[in-house]
Amino acid sequence: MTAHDLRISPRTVQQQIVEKLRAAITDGFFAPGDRLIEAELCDMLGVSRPSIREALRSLEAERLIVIIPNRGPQIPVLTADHAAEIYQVRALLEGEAACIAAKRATTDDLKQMRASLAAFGRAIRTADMPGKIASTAAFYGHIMRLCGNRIMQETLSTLLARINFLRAQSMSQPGRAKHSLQEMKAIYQAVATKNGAAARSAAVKHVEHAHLSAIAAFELLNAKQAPRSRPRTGGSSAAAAANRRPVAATNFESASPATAAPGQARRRR
Amino acid sequence: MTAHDLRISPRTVQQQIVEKLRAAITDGFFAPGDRLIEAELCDMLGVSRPSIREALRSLEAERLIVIIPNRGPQIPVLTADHAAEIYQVRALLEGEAACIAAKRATTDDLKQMRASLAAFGRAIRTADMPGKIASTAAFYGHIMRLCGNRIMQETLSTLLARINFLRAQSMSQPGRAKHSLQEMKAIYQAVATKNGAAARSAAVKHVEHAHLSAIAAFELLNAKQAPRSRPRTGGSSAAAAANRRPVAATNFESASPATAAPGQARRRR
DNA sequence: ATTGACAGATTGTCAGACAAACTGGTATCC
DNA sequence: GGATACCAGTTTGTCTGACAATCTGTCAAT
Repeated sequence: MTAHDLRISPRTVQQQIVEKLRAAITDGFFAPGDRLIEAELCDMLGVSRPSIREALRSLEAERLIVIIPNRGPQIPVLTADHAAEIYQVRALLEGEAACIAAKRATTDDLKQMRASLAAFGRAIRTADMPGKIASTAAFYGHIMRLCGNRIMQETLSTLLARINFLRAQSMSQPGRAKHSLQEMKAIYQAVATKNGAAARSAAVKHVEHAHLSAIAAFELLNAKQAPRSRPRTGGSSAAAAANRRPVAATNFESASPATAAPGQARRRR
Repeated sequence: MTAHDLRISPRTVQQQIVEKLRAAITDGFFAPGDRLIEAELCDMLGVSRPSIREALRSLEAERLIVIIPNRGPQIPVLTADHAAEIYQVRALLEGEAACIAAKRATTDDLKQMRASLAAFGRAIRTADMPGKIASTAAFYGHIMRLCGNRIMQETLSTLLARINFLRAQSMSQPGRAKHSLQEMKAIYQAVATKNGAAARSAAVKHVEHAHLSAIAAFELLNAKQAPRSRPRTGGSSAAAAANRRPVAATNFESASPATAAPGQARRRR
């Protein structure tokens, strides 16, 4: 019997828009460089422009979009440099969290963490991408909860949102998931033995490996996307468009019953 | 002859509202618990409600305000726990930044940092609060620039905005500024000798002391604000209102020429 | 080839409107 | 007397419609 949260929080239209758009961005439904036209979003989501604009301001503050005055919102292109900086901060925060968690973990916590790792292993064997995501999230959720610093958690999750696109890309590379599991097991071991320093370094190492994997994904992406020539007008249409959607699962449908992404979002320029 | 940035970036009304409101919040013009009524903000700033609402969404995402559905925006009350978490993350980030900066500082950087410290000392002697703020900001600006991680800088500055209120409070306590100068000199020394580990621990220590000072400010504030009885309707008016504005300098005036904060923002409840 | 002008598209901002939700107080009932 | 129910005022959430300012791409002219 788990605890139930009986509070009902009224979800406003604006909040729902933010959630849908955020999911669409982190899933890669919108590609880096895409412009988001307000009118098109209105049609897609079936809501009015003021609501859309408020939602866009939220996403702008989260750095999930960039709004250029008189130009409108667009998906930022994440450079390798920028990604490196995010991974650096992530390593710092997750390392600290793991260190603190190691000192506080109870046997029950350890049991739950083992369960998450087992689930991750299962998801890898069955090539279950949603399962992979859920179980790793659960594992890190435990650590963050043990760490007990909500600010840290919040900071980290906004950073993760910005590189989610890359993470999915690299996690779907052949050997990466198995490697990742090993690294997470190392973190678990350190936590189980209450060795804070070891937990920190294991967590840092995990993030650094993830960073390397992301760099590889970057190069793969660039190789595909820019095959030596850079067409000035929307050239390699169908194939390139397919490449732009790395994780195909994008449950991004209109809130109103009569529309289904009529005009695709434009790329930059 | 310094480099000139010739780009002109159009400042939209919405951006100006965000900046003004952000300043008003971090300066303490609005007190924790105050509700911000949209209509009143419109009058104060002389702009329309949609613009205000967009700005409020930005500030919400920055965590400078909380918007409760059907209740509207209000200034969050920062609990001691929450502040502690922020100081914890701040220590982590500034420690890392100092460590990296120590390894990269050139003699020219050191010279500029000395200048900032000297300016801080001068500001303390002349009890020049804006000077104190500017010089400490310059000192930390150097470190962050040396560190070179813009994400870290951005993360840190949003965190600092949330505790700015407390910082001003504690920095205006009698001995604190002088103490602070000593700690910053310690950081400088470590950086000058390129001792990364020492720089980190000096920076962490500095933040921890700032945290202790903030806790003291907290208790002082609570003692003043809740003198045993809690009047249900706006009771102790003038004196309490004065207490709610720790740093009196709040250049928060209306953008339209004919208003000057007509009805004061309401407190919570 | 560069410049200039023009039409179309898109954003920035406002005014006005109305339903829904919350607040606080008063009247009512036990 | 105290608890409950109702009610009016306030405030937010959302939409519609509108218009000026700005940007983009095209096409003609030099």
